[in-house]
Amino acid sequence: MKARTDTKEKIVELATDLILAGGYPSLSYQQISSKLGIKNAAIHYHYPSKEDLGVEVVRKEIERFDDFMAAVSGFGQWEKLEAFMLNYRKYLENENRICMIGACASDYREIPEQIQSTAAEYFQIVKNWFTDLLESGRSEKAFYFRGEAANKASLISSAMAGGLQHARLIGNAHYDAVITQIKLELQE
Amino acid sequence: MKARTDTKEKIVELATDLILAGGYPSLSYQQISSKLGIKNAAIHYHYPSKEDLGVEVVRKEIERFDDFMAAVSGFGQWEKLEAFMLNYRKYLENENRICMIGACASDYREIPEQIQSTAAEYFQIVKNWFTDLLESGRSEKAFYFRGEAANKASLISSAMAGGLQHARLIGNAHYDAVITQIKLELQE
DNA sequence: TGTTTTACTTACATATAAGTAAGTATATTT
DNA sequence: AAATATACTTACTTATATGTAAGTAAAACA
Repeated sequence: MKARTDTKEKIVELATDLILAGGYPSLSYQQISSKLGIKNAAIHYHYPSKEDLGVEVVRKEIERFDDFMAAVSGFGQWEKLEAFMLNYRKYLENENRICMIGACASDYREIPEQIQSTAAEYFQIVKNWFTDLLESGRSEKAFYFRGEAANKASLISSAMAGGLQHARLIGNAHYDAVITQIKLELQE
Repeated sequence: MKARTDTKEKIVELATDLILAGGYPSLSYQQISSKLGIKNAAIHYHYPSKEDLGVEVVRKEIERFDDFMAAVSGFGQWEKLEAFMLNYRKYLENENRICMIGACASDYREIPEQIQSTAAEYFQIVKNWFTDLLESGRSEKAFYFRGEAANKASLISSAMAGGLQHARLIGNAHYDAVITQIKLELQE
């Protein structure tokens, strides 16, 4: 078959997985091609440069988060929070993968500008979603916390990303401890 | 001069800096040698393999934290917390470097086993120090928080590491927002 | 049916990485 | 003063990375 394959999608899928596992700098065309049973140049056909592939990976992640936001739009505040936390725990359970934003942030200075800015855009979207959730959750008396919702959103989003990473070092219970504390501190 | 130089110390110093900036995988002997005005093989003389150098870097960081713990042992609870937070902010101010534990955690699957375990050991020391600080701070009514001190320590340490990383994406104010919220939530 | 486009493969170019073996100049030790 | 250890340099090996140019088989199209 030489036309209408799903190779392009598979490349992005695998690249996403590899970035969450080992970071963008460690991602190689060899890893992808050997796992897909294709040649190196086949990837360059779909994504001329590694940067092109990287940008596409992060863009697709933003799309996925757009879908997530739409899917939970009818949920209650606590349900939304739990849904978000569950997604992160799935990364953890998948051989200690981390989140895309954390992966891009920690390798920030080794990734091309376009990926940097796309990752920044992604984080801003997540942080805004969290801020809105906390703000409305507080006004509806679902969540209780002091200070500005934006600051609380900063704290929670960073704690979750950091929690995933630290769980690699000392075990998954660390992530659960972070989540437990976050939830506890949102209760009355 | 062919004996009694401080090249070895300079190598570790520079390697530390480069890991905090770009991560262990992106660290190269070329970067180090060119910046020190020596040849590649000179680094291999002091550190035969990159793994040897990496382990030494993390070990030196543990020593530095030992010194920190000793230096602040006479401080009050809030002073200790502020001192720790100030150290992290210095990383941020130094061209958005991140902390060693976060750097090792995010590149965990790309670093040799010895570095993984040394970094894990380091994080456990930091987390234990934080747990003790929070525990004693609460009993002395300096800090106020709900739940287990270990969980609160998990939350704060991960939020700070994640905060440093996320600040690269959207600016240093993000880190300050995290710190502001952490402090606010430790008050009465 | 013939042409063009799609989706590749083959083969190669270039750069850079870690690491090693052997040589050398200086400093220290005996 | 001679021997030895220290701290390198030179020169090389091997592996792997991104990327490119040219060729090819199958599918889509006109």
